[in-house]
Amino acid sequence: MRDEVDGLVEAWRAERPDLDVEPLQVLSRVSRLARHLDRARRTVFTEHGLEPWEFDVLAELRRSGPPYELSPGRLLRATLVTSGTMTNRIDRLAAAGLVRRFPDPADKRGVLVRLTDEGRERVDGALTALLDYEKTILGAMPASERRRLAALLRSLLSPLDEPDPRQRT
Amino acid sequence: MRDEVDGLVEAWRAERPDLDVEPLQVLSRVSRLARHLDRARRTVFTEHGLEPWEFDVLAELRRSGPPYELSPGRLLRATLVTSGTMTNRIDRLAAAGLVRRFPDPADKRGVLVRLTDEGRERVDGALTALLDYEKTILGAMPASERRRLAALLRSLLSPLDEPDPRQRT
DNA sequence: CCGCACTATCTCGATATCGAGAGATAAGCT
DNA sequence: AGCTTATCTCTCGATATCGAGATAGTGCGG
Repeated sequence: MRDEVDGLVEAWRAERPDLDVEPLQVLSRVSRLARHLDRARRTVFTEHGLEPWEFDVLAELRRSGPPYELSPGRLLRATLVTSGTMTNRIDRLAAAGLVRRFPDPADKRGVLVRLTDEGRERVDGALTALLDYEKTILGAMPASERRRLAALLRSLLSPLDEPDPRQRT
Repeated sequence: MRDEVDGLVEAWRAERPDLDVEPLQVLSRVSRLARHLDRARRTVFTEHGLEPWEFDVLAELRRSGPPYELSPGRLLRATLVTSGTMTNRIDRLAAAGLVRRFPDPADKRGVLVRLTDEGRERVDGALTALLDYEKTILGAMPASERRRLAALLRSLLSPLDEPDPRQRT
């Protein structure tokens, strides 16, 4: 079995024999796999009438539980976009009837973004489709290996998750 | 040990107990890890006066070996951007003196993009810095686990690498 | 209870990307 | 050879994002 990264590593070894390119074996695979996943997500969501960014926002609201309502600030921190981007996204989601804006009764500066019934149906459908697709990707991999892979990835991710919650205001 | 994805999976389980969200344990971690890596790459490359997209293009040329020369078509397929984007990138890299365009002697429609000495130095320096950073990410992980992780990732990636070389012209 | 630093959201100009299409050349077919 | 289809690169208009700044409201310390 062989993938793009094997070729990549070989090429670097030939051109830069002075360097230890071992880390690419893990981290380039992570990046490339993520790129493939992004493309596939786009395809899956398009079939459900959503863009990936729409799913990101709606899913955050959906996961928060009833009444499916969060501030723009929480949404932008959760999705790692800037405030200008989030304003624009909420505008478009509201125009599409998937969310509505309400003034925040507890803070007159703020608003709350609430999922509409239609928004909830759309994100639920898209999630189901996403999981179906992801199952096919993981397809042949036995449950024991999945757990081991998940654990190894967690050990890389958890140190990165902690520091610098990175306000993007 | 715990990461963002553990919280994500718990939240979905609470809201959608009807779904099997196991696949997220692996694939959401891949996506999130890739996002962290992107941010870190940006930081590392900025210190070497390169943008991530500049590194992507220059590295492809560097890896191809002397005379460090490829067509725009090969570059756009390697970096998964559209032709309009690649034209724009080559324009800016040429303006920065990191590449030069030459007519392709074998095909009068085409051009060849060649790395300049300065471009080569910059990409070599950036690669060294990138690998240093990646070593710190992988830091504590023993070599045996790295190999296992790489192998598990390869088994997910290799089926995706084959199909649909996806011309983006 | 007043001032001041902080926070929340929105506005707006700049920029990188996409994607459709044009112009030129190449390669295959009859 | 002549014709058609494919390929290569570039052009250009539309769009989503960023990031700095504006506006309004909050709440702490004096």
